[in-house]
Amino acid sequence: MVFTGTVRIGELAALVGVTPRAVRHYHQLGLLPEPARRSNGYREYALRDAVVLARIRRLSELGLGLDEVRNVLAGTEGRDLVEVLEELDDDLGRQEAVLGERRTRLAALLAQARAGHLAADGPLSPELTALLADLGERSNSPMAAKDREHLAYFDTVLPEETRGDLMAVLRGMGPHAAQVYAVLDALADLHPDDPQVRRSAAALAALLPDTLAAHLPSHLAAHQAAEVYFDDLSPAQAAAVRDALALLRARRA
Amino acid sequence: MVFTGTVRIGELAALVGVTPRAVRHYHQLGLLPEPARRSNGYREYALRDAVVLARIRRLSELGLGLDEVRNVLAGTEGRDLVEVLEELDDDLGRQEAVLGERRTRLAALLAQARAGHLAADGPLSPELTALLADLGERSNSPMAAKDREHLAYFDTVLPEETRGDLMAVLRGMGPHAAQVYAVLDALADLHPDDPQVRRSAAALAALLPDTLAAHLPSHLAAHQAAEVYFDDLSPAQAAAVRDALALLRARRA
DNA sequence: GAAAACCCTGACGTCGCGGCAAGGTCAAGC
DNA sequence: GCTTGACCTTGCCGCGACGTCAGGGTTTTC
Repeated sequence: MVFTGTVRIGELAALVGVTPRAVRHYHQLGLLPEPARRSNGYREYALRDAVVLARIRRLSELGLGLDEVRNVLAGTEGRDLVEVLEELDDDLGRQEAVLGERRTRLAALLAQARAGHLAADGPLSPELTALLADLGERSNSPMAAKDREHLAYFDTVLPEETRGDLMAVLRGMGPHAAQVYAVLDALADLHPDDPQVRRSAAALAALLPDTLAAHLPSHLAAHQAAEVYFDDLSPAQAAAVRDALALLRARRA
Repeated sequence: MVFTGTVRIGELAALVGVTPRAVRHYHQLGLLPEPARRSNGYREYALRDAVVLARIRRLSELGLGLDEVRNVLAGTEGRDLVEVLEELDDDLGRQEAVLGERRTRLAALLAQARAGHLAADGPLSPELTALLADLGERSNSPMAAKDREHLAYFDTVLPEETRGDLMAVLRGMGPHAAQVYAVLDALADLHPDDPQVRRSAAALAALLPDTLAAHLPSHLAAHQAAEVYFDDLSPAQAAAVRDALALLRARRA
């Protein structure tokens, strides 16, 4: 019944539920002292080494870096440990917040995707997601598809308060979205000097809410978002939208 | 008012809120096509590239790996994307659970540490933490200190149901903990054949709950936890504890 | 006596970039 | 014209905690 108490690295590792590679790694970093060797070079552990190894694991699973673990084991502890732990707790709190937000976005995306839309634009803010569901989401207009990407772009680069204005404008456009996109689709391949451009601009100005010409453009300009938008349109489309905005401005004055 | 729409890498990156280094990285991985170059070798972007870059960011911030992002962008999408997202959601759920548990442990550790105890043993399960607070935590017996490490070890390697038994036994020992540790401390430097060992074993058997000899040892044996424990005691201590267990077994029969 | 299962050291791979070296380019101010 | 400073280029090392070979030797088991 006399238990010898000497094991090789694999068994020690198994006792604590880690890999032999990890144990050797801890040796390299000086976390765990190198044990005696057998004549064949094998490391020979006592069972009590498992207690130390388990301590290392507990600390590292907390999220401590291995060098911090070493410091704690070496005795640079006391107040020091408390500080480290508090810092760590803050860190974990931030990570948790990030994770939560990701999951929120993912849930919205999944709901959208499972409803049948492709929605490969990536995660959007909840408001925008809801709005898109109402808007031209179900249409298969090329321009509507592009605009979804534009909205996704705005959603990622604009600050929150500006997004609020954007949402308001989009809601104003809501009822006429199908017509707006029909007009824009028709312009896709036209030359910007085509007389149709002017007529389309007038049509757009009639369909779009005049809030579009109010605060929003200055907000977008601050982030060059409007330029990005126009750059992604065909020349005729860009010209028509520009002209429509000019008409809206005139209407407000 | 004709906007040229060509920017260099720094401005493009700033439009989306990433670093130029990241943009070059996306080029290397084929996420973002290499744009035309100017005569001096500078990359020359159109503003619409910002839309694509923003898509990359949105997807990667979701937690997709960059090669998965590439697949999504390349069109291996549709059902594929939904699958990837579902998998990702599971993954995030697991990560969140892990984080939550870490924070729980951290909170317990911090409470313990701020209360003045060193508690550098690492995170323990909430039950055990509470138990230790009652037990010999505040004593400065060397053996009690060792036993705290042993308990921490058991806490990390034993499955949950076995831990329940362990807790029950410890609660049984609770009122006599100080005496138990006094007896064991006295044995630390004795030879295992010292006659005091037998007397100490009898004393321990009187102090310890006989549930200690019931199911627990078989559970511990399954994980070699008992061997690890005895290996970490001095020979005389180990002998006394073994003898005490034998006495308890006899008492139950 | 041969296969399976273990051990050793050493070195490279992972992931998403950050940071540096060692240059070339360009606009502005002296 | 010359410098300064802010850009840009390619290329390569570094991080953190190991995983995963490669290329050996050893021990256990059938």
